[in-house]
Amino acid sequence: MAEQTRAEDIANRLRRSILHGTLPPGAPIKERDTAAEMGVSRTPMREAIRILANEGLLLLRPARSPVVASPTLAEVRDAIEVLSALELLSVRLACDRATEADLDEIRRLERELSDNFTTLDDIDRFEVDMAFHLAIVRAAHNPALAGTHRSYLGRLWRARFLSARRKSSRDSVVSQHRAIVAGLETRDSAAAQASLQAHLDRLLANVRAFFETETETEIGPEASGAD
Amino acid sequence: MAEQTRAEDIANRLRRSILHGTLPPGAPIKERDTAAEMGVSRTPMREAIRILANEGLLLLRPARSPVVASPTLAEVRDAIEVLSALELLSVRLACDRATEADLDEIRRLERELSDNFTTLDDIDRFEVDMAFHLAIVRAAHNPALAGTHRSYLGRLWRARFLSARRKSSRDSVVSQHRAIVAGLETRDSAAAQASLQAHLDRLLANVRAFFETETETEIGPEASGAD
DNA sequence: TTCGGGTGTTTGGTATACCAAAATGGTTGA
DNA sequence: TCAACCATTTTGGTATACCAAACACCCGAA
Repeated sequence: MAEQTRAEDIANRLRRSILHGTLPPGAPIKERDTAAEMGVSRTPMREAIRILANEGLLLLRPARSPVVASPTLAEVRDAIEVLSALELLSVRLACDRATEADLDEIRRLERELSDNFTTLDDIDRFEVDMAFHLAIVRAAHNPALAGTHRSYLGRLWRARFLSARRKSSRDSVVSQHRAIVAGLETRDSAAAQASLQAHLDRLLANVRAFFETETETEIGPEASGAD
Repeated sequence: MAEQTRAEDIANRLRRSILHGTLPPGAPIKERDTAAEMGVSRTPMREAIRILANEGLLLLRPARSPVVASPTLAEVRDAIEVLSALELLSVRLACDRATEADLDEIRRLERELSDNFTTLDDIDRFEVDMAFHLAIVRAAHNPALAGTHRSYLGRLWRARFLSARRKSSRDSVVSQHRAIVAGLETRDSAAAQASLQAHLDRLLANVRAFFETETETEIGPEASGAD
């Protein structure tokens, strides 16, 4: 099986640090220093930085170190607009193309979330939620869509994760997921899209609320996640 | 102003060759040889190859030279499905957000195409057509959408260009563009989306017809564009 | 005290060499 | 004639050094 290159490995480690907050928004990634810390040369480090910049997690600046992206509310909202179009397309295509195996997997993930909603910790619950949406996209059987959707998940991960922690309303999430599954099972595209739209509207509202409290309580990048 | 890096310059030159057919589908891009031909080192060549692979124009293979992508009908169709969702979103947002300057630019491009349809050569006409669609996306004022849309234009460019050459029906294209502009001007999102949908349906039909004749008349990558 | 210039440091980009792995082609033996 | 093995070539990835540009800081002069 294809092993990861050193660049991919470095990118994964940095991505994890960014998504989990160890590298907070605004933190610089000094190419030479970080390469030395990881015991690698600049070439794979440079490649890894490129990978993460393409995913929207790092912001490249001319003649300066790249920094961890710190998307504004407008940028997050813009990305959610595109994500919404992609997820609505995936639901529409999945209604037409999902196999029984696809539907089984989607049901399994829906059940896993609803059965364990209060016992899962924040990160695990969030990842099951993401897996649910990814399973729907896979059921659309359109690799181009899957790739683009995945890149939006990357760039929106932290905003979604942090906003979801503020308001994890079990009944609402679970009922919306169930409604989406029901629409898929009955191949009722309009119903499935309407349920997903409600879910996405709630996401946008949560993100807005999150940014509002961010500007009230946070001083700046330094005030978050210690280095 | 920010000049291009050598890698970006190389990527642009290779992209042009790919899009214009000088480098046909399936042609290998040998990193060392092509770098030597262009008088550059492997480092920027490697970076340029990465850029084009991210745009879907090159296909990377393990332990083999990358080749010019040769998308199948299924891959092109998949990409058009996503492009359609993105363009429909852009029209919907543009109905809400377009400034008068945006509308002026869209009108100007529509007029340029309709006034010069038969006198423009294939490439120029195609590029005005693309500029028209790009202007609508700009009018949506969503940079994330603009970026993703641009990457789909890149990967679909050749299929669209070659299929458009087969059937360049002036009256149909021009009337659909006018209908889209009218919808934008009156901020009638439903009408603008319906006109765009018709335009996109025709694109898909053209691409299908193109692939059907491709499989009938073409022997293989060697039979197209001499090297 | 402020502004401008110079110097040093940091940085991205590039060139080049080397390594290891994979693929391909040829030869030999059954 | 076919299959297997070996050698050579091709390839991507990585390490390291160097260069030029940009930025920041300090000092001197007005």
